[in-house]
Amino acid sequence: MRLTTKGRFAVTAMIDLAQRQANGPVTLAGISERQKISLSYLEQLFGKLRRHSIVGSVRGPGGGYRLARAMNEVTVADIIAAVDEPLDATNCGGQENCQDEQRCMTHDLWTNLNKRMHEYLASVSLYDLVNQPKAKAVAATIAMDDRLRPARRTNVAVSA
Amino acid sequence: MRLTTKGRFAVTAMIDLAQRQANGPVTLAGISERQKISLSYLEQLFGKLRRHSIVGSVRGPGGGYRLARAMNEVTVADIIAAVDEPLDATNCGGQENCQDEQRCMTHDLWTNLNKRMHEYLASVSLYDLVNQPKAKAVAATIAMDDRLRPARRTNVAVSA
DNA sequence: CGTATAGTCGACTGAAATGTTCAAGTATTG
DNA sequence: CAATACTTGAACATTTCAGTCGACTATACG
Repeated sequence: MRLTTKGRFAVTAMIDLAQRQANGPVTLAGISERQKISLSYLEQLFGKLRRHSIVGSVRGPGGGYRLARAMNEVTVADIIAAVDEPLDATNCGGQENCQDEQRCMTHDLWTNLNKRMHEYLASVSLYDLVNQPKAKAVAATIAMDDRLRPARRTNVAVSA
Repeated sequence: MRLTTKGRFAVTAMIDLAQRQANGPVTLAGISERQKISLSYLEQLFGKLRRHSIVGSVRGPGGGYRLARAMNEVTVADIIAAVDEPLDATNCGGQENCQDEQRCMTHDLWTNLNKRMHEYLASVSLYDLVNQPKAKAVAATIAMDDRLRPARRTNVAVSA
């Protein structure tokens, strides 16, 4: 998973959307103005978000965008994955070949890092972001651990 | 903190260096050949690593690079910070100004995310990477879950 | 119906970051 | 001195970032 400013733009815009959708669809023009993000850039981002079924659109006057799911069902990971989309590529070429000699020693590290980051980002929903006067995400974060899940120690780690 | 392929190249090169420095300085030409990274790109990366006192150089025949500290004193976070250098990241311009109306609601999120990532990357040293026959980092990592995510969505493996 | 609204699509742009390549140095060993 | 290897800097193709533009489609409303 890549972390760039692009994902941040998308998250910022989504927060704006989540905050205002109670009054009906939210226009990109409005988000653009409030968040100081170029309208056309928003169009690109929301095109991707729409194709990933994270938002839905309503055309025509009075139209705009709405969330496609409940706020607490949309995580930051979803948003970032949608806009940063196509990329790609665990270090070692494609899947397995790595290096003979070293067996791609960084593989585990990066896979693991990705997992960590994804877990964290997936633990924060739009709901968390909107309903937080201040540092609440921090608390939500620490709470994330493995006690939610009934013992299921499968070893998923390997796959690419 | 930004996560790109650049940091991964640097970490890969540093692992190679750490593994071989017992026999004296390691040349970039060797790293280049073994790790399939362009020599000139390595030169750029190691220039930064040197300026950050993560490695030291020995000129002349038989020269090359050495670690400037013990393996367990060099973390992945150090390496990435050195090469990705100009990193910044907090959304709101510099420090505080954010947005009046929203007070930069993403601020906490990103700050926290950065902290998390940094903590994790700072918890893994070169020593850990070199002295791990196989999945040790994975073991260290644990037991976190993938929660809601329906197991497989094609984009499991993200990566830098 | 016509028009204004607002999303949809595609192409195009300038700036920056990625990686690579070339070239000219300097320090050190032998 | 000559070979080795780091040091520096410039030029370069490619990709991504972020924004712009123009044309199109769907729809609410007067």
